[in-house]
Amino acid sequence: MKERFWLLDVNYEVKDHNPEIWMWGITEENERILVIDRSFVTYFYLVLDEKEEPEIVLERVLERKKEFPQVMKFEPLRRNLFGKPVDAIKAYCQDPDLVAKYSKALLKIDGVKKCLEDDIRYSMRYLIDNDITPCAWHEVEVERTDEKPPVQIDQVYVATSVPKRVEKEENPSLRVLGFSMICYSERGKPRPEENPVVVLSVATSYGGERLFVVGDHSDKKVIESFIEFVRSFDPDIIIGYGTNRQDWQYLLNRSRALGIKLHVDRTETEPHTSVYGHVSITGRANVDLLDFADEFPEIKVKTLENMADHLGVMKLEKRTIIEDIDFPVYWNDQDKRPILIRFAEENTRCIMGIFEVVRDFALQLSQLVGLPADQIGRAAVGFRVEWYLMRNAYEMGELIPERRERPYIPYEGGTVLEPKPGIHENVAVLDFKSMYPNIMIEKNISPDTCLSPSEPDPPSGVNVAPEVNHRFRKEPSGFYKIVLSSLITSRDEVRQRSKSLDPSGIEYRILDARQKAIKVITNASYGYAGWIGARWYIKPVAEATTAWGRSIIRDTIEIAKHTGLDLIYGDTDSIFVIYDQEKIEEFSKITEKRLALEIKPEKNFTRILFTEAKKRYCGLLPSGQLDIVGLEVVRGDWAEVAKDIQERVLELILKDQSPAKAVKFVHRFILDLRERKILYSDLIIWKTLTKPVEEYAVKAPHVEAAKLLKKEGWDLTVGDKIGYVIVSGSGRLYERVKPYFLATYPEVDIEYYVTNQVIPAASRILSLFNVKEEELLPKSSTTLFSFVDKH
DNA sequence: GCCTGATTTCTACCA
DNA sequence: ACTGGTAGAAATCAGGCG
Repeated sequence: MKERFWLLDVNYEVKDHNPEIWMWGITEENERILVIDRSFVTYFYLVLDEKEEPEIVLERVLERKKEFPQVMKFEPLRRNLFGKPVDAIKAYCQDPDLVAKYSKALLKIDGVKKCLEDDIRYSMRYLIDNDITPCAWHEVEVERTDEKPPVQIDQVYVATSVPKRVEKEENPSLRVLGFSMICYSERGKPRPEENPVVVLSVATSYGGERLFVVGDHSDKKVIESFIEFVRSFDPDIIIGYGTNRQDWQYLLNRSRALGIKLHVDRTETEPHTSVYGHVSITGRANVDLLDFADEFPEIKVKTLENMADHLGVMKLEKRTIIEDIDFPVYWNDQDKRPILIRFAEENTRCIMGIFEVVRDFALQLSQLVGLPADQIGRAAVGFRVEWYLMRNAYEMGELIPERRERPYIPYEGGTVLEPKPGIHENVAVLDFKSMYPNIMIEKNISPDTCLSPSEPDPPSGVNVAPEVNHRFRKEPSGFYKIVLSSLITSRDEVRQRSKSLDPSGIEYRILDARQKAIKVITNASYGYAGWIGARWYIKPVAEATTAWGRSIIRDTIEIAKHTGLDLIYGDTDSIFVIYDQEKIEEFSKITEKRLALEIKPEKNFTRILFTEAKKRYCGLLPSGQLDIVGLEVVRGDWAEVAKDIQERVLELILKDQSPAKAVKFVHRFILDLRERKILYSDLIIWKTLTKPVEEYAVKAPHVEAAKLLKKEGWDLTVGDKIGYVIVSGSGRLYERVKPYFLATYPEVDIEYYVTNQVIPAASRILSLFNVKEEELLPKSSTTLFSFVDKH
């Protein structure tokens, strides 16, 4: 019989050296099924030394066959590696768990240069070779089975064919369960060995909400009720915020301490950490929404409440946010405890709402890249691109290179022009769309078309990169060219198709999510090519791409000047010119003809302001909106007071065109600040820990704040954002920092904020109008007051 | 030992 | 843990100075 299913998750089991693929699916009838495939034999390659005769190496391998009882066959063949044919032996291995061991042993045989594809997990191998895609529909021939594996599922089948992809856009009706929890410790970070989970708040996609709160006894009941609820609701997807890093580990350790099995999967295992550090729950997709926060760079401090606020799920002003440090205060106070519980419930609602926003994108990205839904979020951009490439390499008969360490050698990037400082009226921004991917396509830049300096030019000819002189064969089309062209055309197709659809409909939303996913992968391809960790890394590939980019922008500037356009600024793939319809049209025509790349007007600014700095400007759009780029306003490491004042100054300069008003505004703002009329939270400075605190070479303020937190019992890891304020006192700045929730408003050194935050941010703009820093300080009696304040 | 200017370290941005 | 180019703050170094 035939079954049609949507692939949710995949894992494998090995029994007596015999592997089984387990595919967890959802049918069109909304049944949960498990399809078991026992037919797939995995393999890896031995790449042979070109100096040796392949037959002789094969003989040597076969002589030792007995040492590899699980290898069913050694098959000599030719394959391509970086576009060049190589002799290889394909070793078919019955037991996937022995691949690593066997390949290591076989590598020692004379004439075996290296082993490839021995680091690809059995379940991924199965998906790639059979073109099976997570989060997509497939059809498979199956038989019912009498076996009763210990699984929670409607139906178990054994596959008698390989699942085949079927075209169908919409997702099945997924059961989603979201949760958040609160752990109690009197002081510092809760430790699962001793501190209980006091609140566990759960919600489902059916609209149900449940709350498990600790009673008089231990939290055993809380966790047990949670497990029971998960099993009875039987979700396909479990969502949370920070669950990969925090919650699951805590629940696991806490369960262990309480003697409970955290049995929330569809078999009989517990959540376990897997590739990329994501937590895997067999038969379900465990999705941590924090992993998708990076898709929104506007969110600077990636807390659940900030993400919910930014995505319009739950506005911050409608909430009472409770800091971790205050949990015990709220928990121990009978009157305040309900507020804490409500906080947890709201967090879970935020989680449900955020998932609504990111769901389509996440599932489409999973489908495009081919990584299961629970892994895709956790996988870094480089790995997403790489999995996409690996699937394509398989299709093209290219061997997948191994991952290896390489020395880091920097190379030159894009060109940035000196801006013309000051205010300009009517400025047009022209840019090359997807410049790097298009250069790679146009010049056939690819790991497999790149010629080494010793190689002669092939008959079909070469493209030679300017400055760096790397050569790329013109024929045949390279791996990157093929992959990138198909990405770009498929995105165009998707966008074309969605044009005829109702933007509020489900199909439109899915197609829009898909085109976004395609865009993300396309735009990351150049970065991938220059990443030393990439399997397909070849420095000249990245270096040539930027070299051609520089020559293109150089030519573009020449054409612009020649056309008589007034050039204001430019960065990598764009130029800013004074608007002149006729000249721009002429310019575009010449550019496209000469450079074979499309340059398009991106936007027009009614007015735009540049300082002397590159990569920093503020433009006024015809809509009245400010487009602020690179300046303090858009940076996450300045206090809100600095950002606010700069934004107001920019508004008064660009809209009202009144530096005088702006100066006045700064005066008033400083007065308010000195009277502590500004919110305390606007004084917090946030900075990321980019390495363990002990490894810093200098005493930086945020590191010193982090050390204080550690002393208080909070453990911090790389990537954590430290929020601190500057308090009054003497000595270096780093001696006057306090984590914001350990300080009080009266302790704050307001003059630091005046001098080192507000004034510099305002002056950055106002110095263009010859306003001196001293003129930004309010005069009047307050000067005396501040003198008193300071001493 | 203190001041000053130069250099290093650090983060977060832009394309 | 995708790239290089860039700004800017703060720490730190190096050298002058009775």
